[in-house]
Amino acid sequence: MSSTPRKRAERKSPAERRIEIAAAARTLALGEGLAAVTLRAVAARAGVTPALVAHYQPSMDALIAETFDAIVAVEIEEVGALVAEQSTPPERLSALIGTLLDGSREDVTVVWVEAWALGRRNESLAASVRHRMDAWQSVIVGVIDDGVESGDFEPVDAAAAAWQLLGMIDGLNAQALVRWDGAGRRDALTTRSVEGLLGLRPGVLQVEPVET
Amino acid sequence: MSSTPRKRAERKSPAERRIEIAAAARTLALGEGLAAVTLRAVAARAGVTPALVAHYQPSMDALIAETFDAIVAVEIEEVGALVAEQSTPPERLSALIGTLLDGSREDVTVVWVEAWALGRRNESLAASVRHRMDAWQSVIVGVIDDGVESGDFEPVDAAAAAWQLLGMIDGLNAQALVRWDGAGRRDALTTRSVEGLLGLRPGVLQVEPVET
DNA sequence: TCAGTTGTTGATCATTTGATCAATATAAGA
DNA sequence: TCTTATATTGATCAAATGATCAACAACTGA
Repeated sequence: MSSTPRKRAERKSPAERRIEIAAAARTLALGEGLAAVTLRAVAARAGVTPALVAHYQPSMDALIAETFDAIVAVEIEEVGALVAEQSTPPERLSALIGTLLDGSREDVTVVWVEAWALGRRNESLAASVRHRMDAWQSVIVGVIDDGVESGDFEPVDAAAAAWQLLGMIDGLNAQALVRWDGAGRRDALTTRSVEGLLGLRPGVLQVEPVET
Repeated sequence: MSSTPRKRAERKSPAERRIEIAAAARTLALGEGLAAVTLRAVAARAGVTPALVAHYQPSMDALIAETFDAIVAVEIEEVGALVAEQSTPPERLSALIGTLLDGSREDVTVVWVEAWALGRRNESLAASVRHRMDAWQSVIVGVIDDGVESGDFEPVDAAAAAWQLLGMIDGLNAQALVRWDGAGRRDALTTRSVEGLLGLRPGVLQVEPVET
């Protein structure tokens, strides 16, 4: 555990340095959780002094909030794109459930869970969490609305149903963090549950095949 | 914020003191979260010196794990008792869903969410979390099994369905922590989802009336 | 009453964390 | 080239936390 002797960091434009620090914070958060995003840890990862990290941020609370925000923004964008590729609302809903429950985003789930916990003591973070939850819900509302309009789904309170589905997915993923062996394929049971939620007949929604 | 001048604490039997310290830790956790369970905070709440708290515990990690364990044990016991009062499996399931989603246990939900997050750095806590999740799942499995046996529910993989329902409830409660206004009554939509999950016809499960 | 057991404490450490600031070094413009 | 602006740093604080231990004091039994 000897500390690496460090040369003075190359002088860069503020814009560039900001990006590097943000990237370091994201890498840290995804690898070791939001709690690992400390002044010194970020500085070390970015190859820079703690003072410089502080120089670019009003506070660590802000950097943590920003980091959460950026990570989730990417998540939403990726899933949104995947959903948009599907041609019908039932396929879109299945794709959404399938990708969010396939366990490939465990690192992001950790960030979510830690954000819920840390948000109680970090108001900036709490604001970001609320904002990004709204964004997630909007995505799901869009899928449901499309399905209702196309006649694939029964008319429902899309907003409420979206919150419900989001809560289910978050809970199942959080659970998988601790008990990843809980139940084999969660997307199948979730699909059945969503059919009940949306008043669909069993089997209307397809369960995504596992990619290999 | 002046520190209260403290007399020497009355000398008590180890058993009694242990109970008091544990109680102080529980009160703190329920009021301000698991993260607030620190050596000094617990000591202050118990009217005792930090050194004494340390004297009764091998480490703070252990005290935090023990505190989580005790709080959740009570939760499970209370809900278990409420469920047992109901006469039929559908009523038991509805009662379980109703009471867990009525928002009256927000303090316990905070403890759960923090435990998921802190468990990544506190192995004792992680073990307790796994243990208590199993306990929760067992309670739900019992209700489902009864229902299948009585013919009220269709035959299903009770273990998997129980994990699913548990995940749903946890997720919805965690969500309510940040967005308590998300959707009015979550139990209604959850009930519909569970009908889908268990392969029941819509409306078979009753939505609990709101107590006033 | 007195000695021994042990519950309890004050003092003190080592760590970790966020934060500040004068000083230094480097890029860019005059 | 020389000056200026500013990116970067080392040194340093204060606060909070977990932990240890010798010393003190209260209960107990002989």
